[in-house]
Formats: sequence, C-alpha cells, structure tokens
Amino acid sequence: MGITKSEIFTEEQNRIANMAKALGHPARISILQHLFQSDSCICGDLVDKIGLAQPTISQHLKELKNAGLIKGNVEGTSVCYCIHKENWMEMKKLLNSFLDSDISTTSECC
Amino acid sequence: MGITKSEIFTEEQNRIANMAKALGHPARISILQHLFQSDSCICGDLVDKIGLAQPTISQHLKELKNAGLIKGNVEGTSVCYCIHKENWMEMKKLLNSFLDSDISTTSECC
DNA sequence: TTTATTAAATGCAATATTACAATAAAGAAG
DNA sequence: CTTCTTTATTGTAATATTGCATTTAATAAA
Repeated sequence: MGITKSEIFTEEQNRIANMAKALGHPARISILQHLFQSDSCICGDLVDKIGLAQPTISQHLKELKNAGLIKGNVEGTSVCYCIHKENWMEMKKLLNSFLDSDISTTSECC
Repeated sequence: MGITKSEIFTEEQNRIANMAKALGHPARISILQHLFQSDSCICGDLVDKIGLAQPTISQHLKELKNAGLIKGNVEGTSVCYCIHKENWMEMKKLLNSFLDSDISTTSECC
C-alpha cells in the first residue's frame, strides 16, 4: 500500500528509520555537505551548485527541516540555511547506538 | 518523476544515500536488530516476531541483501540470514565519515 | 507604485515503495 | 510419489517520492 506500519515498531526503531530516510537521497547528502562547509547557506547557491531545479531543492530542504537536521533564517529576499547542531548531534548518537551494535558477539551463521 | 538523478552526484554521495535508504524503514531496522541478537536467523522466526506478512518480510530481506548488509544460507527448507560483518563495517565507516563532519568549524548562521 | 529577486507552494507526471493474497519452487517427511 | 513446510516470486492496490513548470508571496530596488 506504500504506507509504513509504524505502529507495530518501537519508538526507537521508527526514529532511527526516519533519520536514515532523511539521509536517503544524494541531493540531501550534498546539501548537508555544503552546509558543513558553510560556503553556501543560501538556498539559491545550493540550486546553482547542485544541478536540480529550485522547487526540487526547496523540497529537499523542507524534508531536512522536517527531520530537524537543518534550520532556515529569512534574510531579506533570500533564506539562509544551516545545520541544526543540537539535533544533528542527537541524530548521530541515535544512529551510532544502532550502528555500533556489537558485531563481535554476533554469530555469522552463513 | 520519482526517479533519482544519481548521475549528477558523486559516487560517495550516492553510496552514503543508498546505505541510509536501506536503513530507512523500521522493519529493516527491526530485522537487523534481531540478527544482531542472533536469536532468529530464520526467516520464519522474523515473520513471527515482527508483525508483517511473510512476503513483506521476504521483500525487506531482499533489499537488505541487495544493499549487502546481510547474507542468507539455505538450510533444508528454511533459510538462515545473518549480518554480513565485512560489509557492515564498511557501511559503518562510510556513514561515520559523513556523520562525523566537523560540526565545530561550521557556523550556525541562524 | 512598479519592477526585480528569491524562495515557497501548487499541481502534475513518472516512478518507487510498502504491503499482502495467491502462487510457485524446493527440499523434507511420510 | 505425495504431502507438508518454508521461502521466493508474481501480481495488484494504495501511497510515497522525485522532479519540474507554473504560480504565489514577500522583500528589495528603482
């Protein structure tokens, strides 16, 4: 049905999956990398540097904002985006708690 | 169009996004957690423990296999799945290289 | 006020994803 | 061989995602 059955999973499983999903598109990875280098906070700059149309970039920015990973600030006619540091660190902690599952105690049965 | 323009992004950006995408569903997080606890390598056990139909679990297992994160081994009529340790560690390194982008040198302009 | 400039919102088309019923395939048990 | 068990495959429906042209909104500049 294209709809995820979130209710049968734990809060943690849903949060991890949602964060991973937000990172699950190369345009959004590219946007975040640019924001980390902080040489292009402005939406228009991102449109120029990444080869996608303005509405498409705007949409990806919206998703990153919904995920809490970035924040935007209106400056005249343009909008300045940047990493939401606090949420970013929280996301990192959440993902790492999962990624660091102890692989040494796990049996590779195949 | 529902189709990602992979060709305009770097190989690294696509690889990071693809790995994140594979982790972008709570059922797949749940499957991986079970495999880490290794108390249910068998596909049928996962179907019982997670509340999704057998074809749905099978489909998620296939995606995790395509992403290289797990491997499967036929044992009689049943199939035993487990974490692909080598690829898992590689994925972790890849994601961490991105997640660990130096946040301290980044300006929070908003 | 009029005219740019910039970004968000809307609307649409194409494709992808999620989920499951029904079926097929492959081996085990009788 | 027949039957049972287990998993993959196929087909289908519903929803989500990606991408862009067009329009709208809001501020700046003239």
